[in-house]
Amino acid sequence: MNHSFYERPVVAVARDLIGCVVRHDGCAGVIVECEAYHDSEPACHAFVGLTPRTATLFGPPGRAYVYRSYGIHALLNAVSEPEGVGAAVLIRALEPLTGIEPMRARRGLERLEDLCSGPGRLTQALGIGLDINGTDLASGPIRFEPRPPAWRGHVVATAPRVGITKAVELPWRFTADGSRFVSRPRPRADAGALA
DNA sequence: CATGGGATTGACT
DNA sequence: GTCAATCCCATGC
Repeated sequence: MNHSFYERPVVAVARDLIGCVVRHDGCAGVIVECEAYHDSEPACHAFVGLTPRTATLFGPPGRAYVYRSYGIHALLNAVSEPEGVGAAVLIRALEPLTGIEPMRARRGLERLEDLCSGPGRLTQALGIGLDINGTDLASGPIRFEPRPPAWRGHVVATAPRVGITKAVELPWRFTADGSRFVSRPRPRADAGALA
């Protein structure tokens, strides 16, 4: 996917990222859950404007935005919208595809459903750290790749975002309907599902 | 310079 | 269900 894929409204990018593949350090998984964030709403880091922390968000689309959450976890985002707009898609869960054993080793867990079902979990499983903040998603250490054939036409469900205290009403969380690799809380099966 | 608040997780009651 | 861990950085004095 070239950078024009990301140079669009962030909600559209988020929906279209469901089913795409994230690859890093020999491991890969299919995106089954993500959320959109935009500088026009207060849940987005970029809401406060351009600062050292948010510089990546306001930069060119198609780059990785990685930040530390709660002092412990690294969370992965895909910068979207034209340069100058602060927007990104938070990757919240993957279905493990390849590199399962390295993922298990890094997570210290066996169950497939526990490896990447959460934004902090998937970065740990793939070995993604803060150092790759700002790198290109098409040519850098982390690669975002188009949907495999099996994921074309998959049903996407829509729901409110989780873990935030502001703008909670926006339905900007997207999940692969029916996937058991989606993080909790699991959206209701009929919550805004589209064909 | 001091303070406070997270786009979370895992352990424990 | 509750709760602590832990660190970046925005904000305010």
